[in-house]
Amino acid sequence: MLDLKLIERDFESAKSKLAKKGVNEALLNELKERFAALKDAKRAFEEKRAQQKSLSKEFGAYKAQGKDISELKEQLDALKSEISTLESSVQEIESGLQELAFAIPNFPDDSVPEGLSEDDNLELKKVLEPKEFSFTPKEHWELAELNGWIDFERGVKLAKSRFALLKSDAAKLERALINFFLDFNAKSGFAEVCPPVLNNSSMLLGTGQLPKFGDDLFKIEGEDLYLIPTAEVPLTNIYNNEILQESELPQLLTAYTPCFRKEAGSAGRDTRGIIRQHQFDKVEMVAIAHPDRSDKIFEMMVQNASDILSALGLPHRLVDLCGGDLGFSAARTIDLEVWLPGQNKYREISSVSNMRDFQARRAKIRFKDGKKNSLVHTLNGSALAVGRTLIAIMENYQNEDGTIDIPEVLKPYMNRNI
RNA sequence: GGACAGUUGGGUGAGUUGGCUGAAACCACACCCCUGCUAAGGGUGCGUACUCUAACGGGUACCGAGGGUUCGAAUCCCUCACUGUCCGCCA
Repeated sequence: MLDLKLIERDFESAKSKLAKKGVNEALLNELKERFAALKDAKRAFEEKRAQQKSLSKEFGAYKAQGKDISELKEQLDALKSEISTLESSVQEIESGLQELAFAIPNFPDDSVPEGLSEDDNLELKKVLEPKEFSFTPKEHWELAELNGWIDFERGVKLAKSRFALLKSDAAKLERALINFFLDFNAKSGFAEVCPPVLNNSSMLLGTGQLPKFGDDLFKIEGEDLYLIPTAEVPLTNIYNNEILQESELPQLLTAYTPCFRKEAGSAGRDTRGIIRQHQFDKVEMVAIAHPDRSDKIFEMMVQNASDILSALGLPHRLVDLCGGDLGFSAARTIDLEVWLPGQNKYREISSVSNMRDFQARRAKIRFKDGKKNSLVHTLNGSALAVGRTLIAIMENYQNEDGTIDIPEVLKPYMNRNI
């Protein structure tokens, strides 16, 4: 959620910032109007309420002294109905305003490139050269079939479409990658945690998945619980509604969790293979940071994800997302795209974002900033998406006969020397 | 899942015959004084959010959440959530 006072104070700049993200300015105008209306309504209510309180005190005193209270009672009865009208009007305006405010995305940073779609994203740099194959490299699902690594049919049987069953070395690689990522992140200073993968609605509101994107979430029937779409949700919300000491910042956290997404809008895209699944494994980094330090930490997180890919020998590039492609809660995002020789293109494997104080305001995550409490900055990024790393390894490490080599750094994790 | 008990400020914990309690006391924390050495004693301050004021200082909301009774509710009633204990079940 954005700072409504800031929008009120500097309306024009707020408008232009959000225009970069494609937000309709009528929405902002309405927000401003409702905010002003709320203030007026509140003031009226508080005035009457103060009156009621002091008269009620008098009422008590009169009664104790045995004085006549009928006149006072009359006044108070009138006040009472007046107040309840004012109060419900405040509530109505407030909930409408809240709903509106929750639906407005974060401001993009000034450095974010202009643009409406992923075509306008800015490539920052390439790391490692894609290797030349002496044969036509296969796509991962072909390799999966050849090696008996992925059973697509039975995955569907067990659940539904877009679920898969990993077998053999693929299952082992999946586990090896998780361990490798967690160890790598630990060396970079991230503390490992293992959070619940079901979170309640208030946490999903805190990180911005709700109320706008509920359709993308799997919900538990009859409970206020959702399967998390990313470990960003539990990790960021660990300090939901808390006030940290400044000395406790930054909190650098990492976790492996499965992630669950309905992705209702993505039907027809990437239907073959395991690029886009309803359930996938991911190792996530989250930082709870002092506002002055979040840019530095952002760079560190991007570097960390890139270093992991380099350690695996996977060619990749860094892409600065343009305003239109930026996620709802993000002020700045750099995507890491890994080279897939089978598809002959770069595909997203990690996304590192600085949310600034957007999530912190929603989730009420603050720190003692001298005498007062200030909002922290929150950041998150994948390090890395496990399934997509598996795909990248399959495609980049394939041999002409369809066999797949294991990257050196993973061999210790596979209990294998060659 | 069943029974009982509870949910108050950073922590412990009073307050539950409705008004004088947004909230005692203690601890923690901050500053000051005393003292002079790793003991202690004394004083002051110390919840969050919004809002009015040039400022001093006011006002409103919040005692798990939501609703109700009442002139007035942390205190009474209802619903829900959570925590604890015992029982049941279980990796």
